Amino acid sequence: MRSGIRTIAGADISLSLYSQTVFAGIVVLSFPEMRVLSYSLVQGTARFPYVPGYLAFREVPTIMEAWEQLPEKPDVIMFDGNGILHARRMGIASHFGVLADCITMGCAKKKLAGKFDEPGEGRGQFSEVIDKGDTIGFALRTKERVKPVFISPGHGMSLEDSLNIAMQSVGKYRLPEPTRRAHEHVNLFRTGALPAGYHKVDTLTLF
DNA sequence: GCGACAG
DNA sequence: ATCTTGTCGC
Repeated sequence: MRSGIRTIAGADISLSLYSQTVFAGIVVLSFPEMRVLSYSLVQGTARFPYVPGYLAFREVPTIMEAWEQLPEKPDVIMFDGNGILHARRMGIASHFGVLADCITMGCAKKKLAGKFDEPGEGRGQFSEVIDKGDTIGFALRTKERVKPVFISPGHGMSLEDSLNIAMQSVGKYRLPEPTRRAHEHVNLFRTGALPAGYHKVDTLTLF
């Protein structure tokens, strides 16, 4: 079956130490080329503390503003966090997907719930993350000699879809391009190198 | 009580 | 997450 995916976005936020200011961003890239097409940056305020298992309550409000500011929605959004790889199967990707009624998935750098066996050492090797008898995601080795990332569907896709999309989104770094680019952009935004708002990348200047 | 604990 | 410099390895 065809993926039907033409664009995929990465969503993330950047924080300043000792500050409640949050810098949220969504970067849209072409799929599967992984070229940045546009991005939306919004500054907001964290009104909820970071509590493992409740990340969405802290980050979703500002990311939602960045989402509403996007004139053209991507086919899929990859979050820096989890989808159903969560104690209650409701990580930030699942949470946002339900609220915005869009297709989402999660890609976390550390395990939040469940158990898993270390995946094979090669690039593309993976293992299932299981919690209470349910497969809730995968530990995926995106490169050799790096710790695996944790992939899981958020809203509107299957476990298999999330793994396939994640694998097709990996470039030359450990983090898949969507979240890697999102992280890069929100950091440039926080340091003042990029202005708030919606920005379309000039494909003619892209070479 | 002990270990785990996304960002 | 963020604060930080150099440093080791491919």
